[in-house]
Amino acid sequence: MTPPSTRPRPCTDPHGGGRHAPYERIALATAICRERGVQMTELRRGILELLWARRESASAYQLMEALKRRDSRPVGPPTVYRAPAFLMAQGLVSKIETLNAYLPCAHPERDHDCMFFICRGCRASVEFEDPRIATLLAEHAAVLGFVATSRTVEVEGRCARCAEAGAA
Amino acid sequence: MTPPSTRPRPCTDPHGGGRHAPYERIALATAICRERGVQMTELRRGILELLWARRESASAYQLMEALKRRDSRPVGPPTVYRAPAFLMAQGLVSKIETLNAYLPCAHPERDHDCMFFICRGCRASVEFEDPRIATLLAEHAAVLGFVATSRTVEVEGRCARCAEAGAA
DNA sequence: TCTTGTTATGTTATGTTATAACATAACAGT
DNA sequence: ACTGTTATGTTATAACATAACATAACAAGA
Repeated sequence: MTPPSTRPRPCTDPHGGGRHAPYERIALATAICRERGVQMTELRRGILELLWARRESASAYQLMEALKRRDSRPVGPPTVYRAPAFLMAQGLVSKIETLNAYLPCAHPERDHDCMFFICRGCRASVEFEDPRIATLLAEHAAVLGFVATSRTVEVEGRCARCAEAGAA
Repeated sequence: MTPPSTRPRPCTDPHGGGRHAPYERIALATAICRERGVQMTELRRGILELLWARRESASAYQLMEALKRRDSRPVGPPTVYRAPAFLMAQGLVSKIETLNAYLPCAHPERDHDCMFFICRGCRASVEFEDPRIATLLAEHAAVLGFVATSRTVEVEGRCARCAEAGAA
């Protein structure tokens, strides 16, 4: 319907194969933290690993249960909430506001704004980038004198696969 | 910093003076409902009035308390949640996902997507429009074969007034 | 007007998401 | 070891949301 643009090359392979293996994700995240002088602790790494191991976003309580299963040791909500908060501050994780859930960022090495397509069918979310959108938002902010600190752009619907599969 | 664009003319006056008086908002909403053969009941109108009477968005529980104060009769959460759900379906209200709160739509007569600037200082939210953003999102969706059903675009920060006023 | 189907609201209970407030532990630098 | 800082643990509760079912209000046809 709308003609596809050629320009911005979104990464549609956040869990991808070759150079995006989970192990490398964690290594990169750890390196970023060391470079910044902040601590990639075991809890934080554990939660980041759990997030990369899923194909869908995880709520804080899902992470809590996953941790409990893995370590057979219960952790409380505050403990669990702190890790995504830290990881978000480092740009390693984003929160999907429409799902109250967390998703690891595909490209923490770039200073990008995370925008997402969220499928209601398979519950997968894919990150995409487009600096033009940030530019437009910045223009509007400038007109209003608004000083922006964070942006949330989320599109819900059905991914190609699920849209073909059927209704609801 | 970023040069302001001249093109899209956002309505930055959602509560505005002249032709945007609360009374007219309600009348317009009622007319829209009648035209569509759906019922603008007393509860729904009451909640829409409460929303227009505020300068900030209201959470469901704030609406619940406001209703209780006004009618000195308690209403349960499900009853309260249903009204915003209906009003959202009619395009009369939007949910601010980052605040879990509701805001009346400035221009229900237009089929627009609601996008918001949300001030952390005074807690006011202003709606803005820009068809170019919808276009860009549609392009990305087309590339992915993604069938979009709803869009959430929210920018948090500090409004001009609050940014001048100071920090935190 | 009575009946019947539909839509809206009320009620009870509970599920889910999030944080306040404070206690303890781990660690880095002296 | 001492001290300040950062991280985690614990308890309790606040805030947000819905499932499941009951009742009421209303419209449209018999």
